[in-house]
Amino acid sequence: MGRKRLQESADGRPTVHTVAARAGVSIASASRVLNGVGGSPETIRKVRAAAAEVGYVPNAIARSLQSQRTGLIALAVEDIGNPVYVEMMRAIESVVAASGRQLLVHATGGQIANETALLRRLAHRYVDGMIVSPIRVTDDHLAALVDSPVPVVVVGQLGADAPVDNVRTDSRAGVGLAVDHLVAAGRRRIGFVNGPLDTVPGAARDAGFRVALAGHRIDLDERLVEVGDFRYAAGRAATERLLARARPDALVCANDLIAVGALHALLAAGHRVPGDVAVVGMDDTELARMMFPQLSSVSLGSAERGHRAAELLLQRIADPSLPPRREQVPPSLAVRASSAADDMTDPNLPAPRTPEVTA
Amino acid sequence: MGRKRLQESADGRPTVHTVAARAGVSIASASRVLNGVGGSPETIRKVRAAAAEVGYVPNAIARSLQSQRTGLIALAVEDIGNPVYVEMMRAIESVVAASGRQLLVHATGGQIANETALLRRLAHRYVDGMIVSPIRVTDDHLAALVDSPVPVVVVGQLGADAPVDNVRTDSRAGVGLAVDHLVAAGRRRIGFVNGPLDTVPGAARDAGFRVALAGHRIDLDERLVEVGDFRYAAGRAATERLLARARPDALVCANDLIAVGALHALLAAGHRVPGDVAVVGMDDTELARMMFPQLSSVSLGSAERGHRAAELLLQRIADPSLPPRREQVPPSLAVRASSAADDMTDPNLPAPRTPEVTA
DNA sequence: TTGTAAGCGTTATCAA
DNA sequence: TTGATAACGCTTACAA
Repeated sequence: MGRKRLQESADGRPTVHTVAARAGVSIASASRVLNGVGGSPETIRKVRAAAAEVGYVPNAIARSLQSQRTGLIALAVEDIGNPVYVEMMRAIESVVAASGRQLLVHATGGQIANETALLRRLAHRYVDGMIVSPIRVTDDHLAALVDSPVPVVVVGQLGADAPVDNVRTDSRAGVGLAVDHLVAAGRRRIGFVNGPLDTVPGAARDAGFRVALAGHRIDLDERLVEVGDFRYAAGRAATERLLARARPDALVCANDLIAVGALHALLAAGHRVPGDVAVVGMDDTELARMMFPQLSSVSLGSAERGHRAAELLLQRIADPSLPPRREQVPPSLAVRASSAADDMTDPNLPAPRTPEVTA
Repeated sequence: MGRKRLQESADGRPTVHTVAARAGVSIASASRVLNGVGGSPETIRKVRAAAAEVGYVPNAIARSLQSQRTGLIALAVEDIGNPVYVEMMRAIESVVAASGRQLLVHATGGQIANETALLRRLAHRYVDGMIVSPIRVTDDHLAALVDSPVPVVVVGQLGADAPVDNVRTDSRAGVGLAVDHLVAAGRRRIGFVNGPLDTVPGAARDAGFRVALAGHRIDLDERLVEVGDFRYAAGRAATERLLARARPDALVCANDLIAVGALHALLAAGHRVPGDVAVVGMDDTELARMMFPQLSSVSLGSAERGHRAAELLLQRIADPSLPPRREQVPPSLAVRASSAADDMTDPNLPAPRTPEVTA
């Protein structure tokens, strides 16, 4: 070790020892004063003075080693560029902050390896718990979740009986809401722009779409189905491919980013929305309301799911012996201008002086 | 202590002691094998087996206390819902990941207290360094930055000679680019929708707007200036207020979120863009390209700034004795459909079948 | 190669 | 109230 119990840390910063020595008291007394527990007025004064003089800052790592907690909660999501995760994050943050902890976010990029690596690192005690929203789930991944050293709550679908706290929605039913709405509005050539089928949400939404159409006894024209990824550019490109070979009168999109891409593709190709083609997105993010026309969207209760996930996590941190729990948040549909039955402009907007807009 | 050097941790999880005892070797040998340094074939076998049997997972906190590093880098931004930070984050993440570290993001909500608290916590050693992009800077805040126990790099304007690594742009000049462009396109009644003036970027952009107009010998009509915050809803509301009292032929917006709000307000009020009113945003985020018509926007090189900031941080972590450095990234203008001189649709788009769009 | 023991910076115990 | 000392779980000299 060479250096024998000096009074400053390896990198030259003051430690409790520095403060104690300077104040002429034991490290125990110094620590007590620094933590506001006990100490005679005189001791308190000396220690505080010494700490201020040397610019003492406690080492959180050392403190955590002792206390077995860091006060940090992590949220791991696939794509932080997707506003749905921002909304979820805000909901989680409010719960986490209220408990006196801090939220850290990690974008995994949807790569399994990345997410597993995260668990294998952060979860190794840098955080007191984590909330993970995976879009692909392998056995490996599930195993990592199950025997994580810190509590984990999963937002999203998970294998049948995985012993992990889990908050889910029913995106199959969510797609159904969109289809029902469009059919009720008289649309029949309903297209679907989805994300990758090898993802959990992608697969669920595909299934939901097919089931919903069947429920209305509408034969699915496969040319009306196109797949990209869950982001804007892919949504727009996928819609362009779809439009090149088919004539939908409505488009259901697997999320709002895709829906925005679809809207752009439609408008750029000269289609009227919703006049020629109605558009319904999914996730009901702020983005849907930012568009013109505003996008109808199926809410999957992301904020609510985030809120619940955070509460489940805090409960489990408080009592790790709780049995695994599962909660479900139902989807709902927000109808806006992009699928309004009568092609009127957005009712949420002030009356336009003229409905004609050249873009 | 009650418990006298047991073989498992306080919460019942296995430790090196557990593994060592089970393998019948010393904790030193166990540690060596677990870290892949040394150990006879036989020892390696026994330790690995024992570790697997008990499901050993190293305690990262303890390891960090010893190694004085966590391999974690934090990024603190004001509003993670702003795509400009997402782009910055992606650039940072790539550099950080390449160095074998992980990036964590923290949204401060722009509240000073929050950001300072973050520094006072994360910076106390949970991370090896942080990148902060504050929009408000007080002396207190600056002091916290300066004597942070871990290296900090600031993205954004900072007091003249603060001894902190700093990557900035020139948003004053950036606003100038927008104004120059609009004036060149024949616009004269140029309005400005800004964020709060008590923020660093808000103040800089306001100054830039006034200087730019003066440079063109255009008298500023104060009715053409409106302030909200840096988000969509405020941008839209601010634009509605502005439109209620004035008739701009162009609108410069302090960021893309505001610009999207302005675009929505204009279209909803029946104005043609860019026919009646040209719109130029700022930050040149993906959002600008998602709009229809696509928004012109002043790039402040956010990705580049993020990239540089990350490199400065890694350098400083490697050598804390480096003198404070300051780098600057110049702004540039991306002209798109929303301010195209001839009111044509976006040249980036495939030829529309008809330019008339009813929304 | 192996084990003993010191040390990372902190807090908690316990006797004085 | 105070101080000496033992943890927290890990890595790493150093000696064997």
